[in-house]
Amino acid sequence: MVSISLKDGSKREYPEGTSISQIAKDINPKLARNGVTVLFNNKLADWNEQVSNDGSLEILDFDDDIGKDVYRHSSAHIMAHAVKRLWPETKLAIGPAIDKGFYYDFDSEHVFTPEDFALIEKEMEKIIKADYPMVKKTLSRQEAIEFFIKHNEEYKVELIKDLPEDAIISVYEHGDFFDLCAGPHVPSTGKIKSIKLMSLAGAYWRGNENNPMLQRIYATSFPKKAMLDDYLNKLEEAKKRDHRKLGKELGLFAVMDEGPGFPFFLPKGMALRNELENFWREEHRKAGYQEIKSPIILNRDLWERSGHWDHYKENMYFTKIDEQDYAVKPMNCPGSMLVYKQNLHSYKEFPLRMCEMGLVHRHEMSGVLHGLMRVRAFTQDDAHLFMLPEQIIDEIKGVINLIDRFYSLFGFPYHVELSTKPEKAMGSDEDWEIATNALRRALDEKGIAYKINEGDGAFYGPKIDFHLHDALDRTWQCGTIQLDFQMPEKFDLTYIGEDGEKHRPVMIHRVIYGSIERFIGILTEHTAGAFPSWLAPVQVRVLPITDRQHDYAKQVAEILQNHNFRVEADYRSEKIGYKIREGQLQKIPYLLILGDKETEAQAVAVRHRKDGDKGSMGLNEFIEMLQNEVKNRTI
RNA sequence: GCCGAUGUGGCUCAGUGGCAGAGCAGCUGAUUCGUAAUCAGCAGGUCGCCGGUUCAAAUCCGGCCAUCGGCUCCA
Repeated sequence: MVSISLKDGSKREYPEGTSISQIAKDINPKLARNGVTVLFNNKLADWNEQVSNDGSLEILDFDDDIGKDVYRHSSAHIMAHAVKRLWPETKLAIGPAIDKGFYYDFDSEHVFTPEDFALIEKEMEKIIKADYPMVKKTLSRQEAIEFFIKHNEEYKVELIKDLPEDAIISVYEHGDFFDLCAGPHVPSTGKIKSIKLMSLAGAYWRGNENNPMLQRIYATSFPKKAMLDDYLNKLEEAKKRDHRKLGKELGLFAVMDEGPGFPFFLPKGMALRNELENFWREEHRKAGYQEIKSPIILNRDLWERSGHWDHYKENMYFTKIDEQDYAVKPMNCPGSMLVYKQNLHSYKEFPLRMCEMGLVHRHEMSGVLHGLMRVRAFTQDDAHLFMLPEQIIDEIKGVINLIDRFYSLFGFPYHVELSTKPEKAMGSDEDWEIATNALRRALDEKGIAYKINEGDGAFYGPKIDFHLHDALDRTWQCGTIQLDFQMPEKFDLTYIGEDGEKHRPVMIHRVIYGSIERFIGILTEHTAGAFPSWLAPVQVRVLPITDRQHDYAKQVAEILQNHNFRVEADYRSEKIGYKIREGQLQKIPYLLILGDKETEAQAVAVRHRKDGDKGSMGLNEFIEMLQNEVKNRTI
C-alpha cells in the first residue's frame, strides 16, 4: 500500500500500482472530471502513471496556470493531428502553450491561409469527439531517433539529438497521431471543448533567421464555449483601444506613406506631448537635472570614437556635408560626452545629471514598424549621469524612484528585466561584471523582482529595462538604466578628485518615458484615449444649445482660454444630443452645455465624460474644480 | 529583412472582366432643439504605384511601395 496525502492534509491508502487517474476518481469524481493535469510530489505527472511510493497528489484544473498550459498544449497536439490528417506530408516542428493559447509550427508544401481555419477546426472537432486517450510511451534515444526518421519528422529528430544524454524521451499518442513530447497531457482529446484558430505567421525554426521559415498557426482553447466568447469579446474591446486607431480618430498623430516609421504629430497630439514634456521638465528640475540639447547630425569621427561606427552602423543613417561623412544620431550619449568635455569637472559637482529630450533616428527593419511603438525617429527623454564609483548605487536607486514616480502617476503596471553582456560588446569582462553587479545590487536593495536577459545588454554596458503593456498585452520596453564604463574611457572623460589628480568618472544612461512616442502609444491604449484632464488635448468643449447662447458661449470659452485651459466651442446648428455625442466620442473630459437657463444665471451645465450630467454650477466654481484637477494631475 | 494577409473618396467598408458605389464626415439650405446621431440637396475617387494580358482591368498576371499579424531585431 502507498499513502497519498491530499491538498487538504488528509491521507488515503491505495494498493501499489494504482494509476493516478484511478486515485483521482476515488478522491472526488467531479474533481477528476474537471482536472486537467496532476502534480505528484509537486511534479507534473501523467494520468496513467502508476503510483509505487508515498506522496502528495494535487489535481489542477484549467483555472490553474499550469493546468491551463497543459490544456493548451494538448490542444496543440490536436491541431497538429488535424493538420496531418488534412495535409499528410506536413512536418511537425514545435507546438507549445503560450500566454493566451497555443501555436504549432509546421513545415508544409501547402501554404496555409485563413480559409483553411474552418477546415482544420472541423477536423479538430472530430478528433475531440472521438475522445482518443492521450497515451505516453517512453523510448530509448536510439528508438526515438529511428522512429521519427522513419516517419520523416526531421525536426523531431533534431530536437531529440539536442536532448541531454540522460533525458527520458517520451512520445504521446492519440488515435493515429504521435508527437515527441515530455508531457503531460489531458487524459483524452475529449477534454478539449472550445477551440479557435486565431492567426497565421511565419516563424524561423528555433527562432534563428538563418534557419528555414516555418508556418505557425496561432490558436486558443477553453473548457467552455462561454469562456472562448468572453475571450474573443475582450480581444475586440482591446482592439478598440489600439493607439493607431485612436490616434486617427482623436487626431493625435499620423504615419504616412511618405515617411514610414516617421510619425507626424497633429495639433491634438502635440498638446498632449507638450504636457508630458512640461511634466518631465518639472520633475527633472526637482530631481537635480540640467537640460541640454545636442545636434541631430554629427561628424563621422565622433561615431567612430564612440564605437557606434563599429557596433551600430546597420541601424544608422548617414549623410555627407562638404565631402565629409556625417551621421544622424541614433543615440544621444556621444553628444553628451562632448558637452561634458566642455569644462573641467570637480568631484564636488558629482553626481552631475544632464538630461536631454533627444530626437534620434534608427534604421529599423521594415517589418517591425508599429504605429508609435516602433518607429524610425523618436525622442528619448535621455539623461547622462556622471558620478564617483561610490555614488553608483544611490544614483541608480534615484533613477528607479523617478521611474516609479512617473509610471505610478499614470497607473502603469510594469515589470523589470536585467540585461547582461551581449556577444558584440566593448570592454573587459571584469568591467561588465562590476557594472552588472551594481545594477543587480540596486534592484535587490530596492526589493524589486526582475527577470534576467542574458546577452541582451547594450554594446557599452548592462541595463535595467522597464517594460509596459499595451492593450493586447504585448510588452514594450520604455524606461531603461544603463551603466557605462566604456564611453568615459573612449572620450577620456575626467574629473579632478579630492587629491587634485584626474580620475575617470562613471556614467549612467537612463530614460524614463523611453521614447515620448512609445510612451504616448502606451498611454493612449491604457486610457483608451480618455486622457486625464491635465493631458487631454481638449479639456473643455462649450456646447450652446441654440443660436441664442452663442454670445454667452463665446464669453465662457474666452474666460476658460484665459485661464489657460484647452477649450473648443461647437457653434454648429445641431441638436444638443448630437454635439454631446461628438464630444463624448472625442473623449473630452468636460462638456459645458449652455442653454437659456445657464445664460440667465451666468452658469454652466457640466457633463463629465464618465460621470455624465453633473448639473449646473457657477463658471468660477467649475474653473476652480478643473484647475485643481489639472494641478493635482488627477487620473 | 523573412512568412502570410490587406490596400477602393477624409473615415469605415461593398463591388470576381463590361458606366466606380453606400454610410459617416464635409459644404449649402431648412430646422433653434436640454444631455450619445434633425431633414433635404450638393460636392468629393489617377480604385497604393509601375508594367503586362484583354476589344475591355478596381477585378487576371508580374514587379515595387505601404499597412496589418507574426518571426528576427529593438526605446
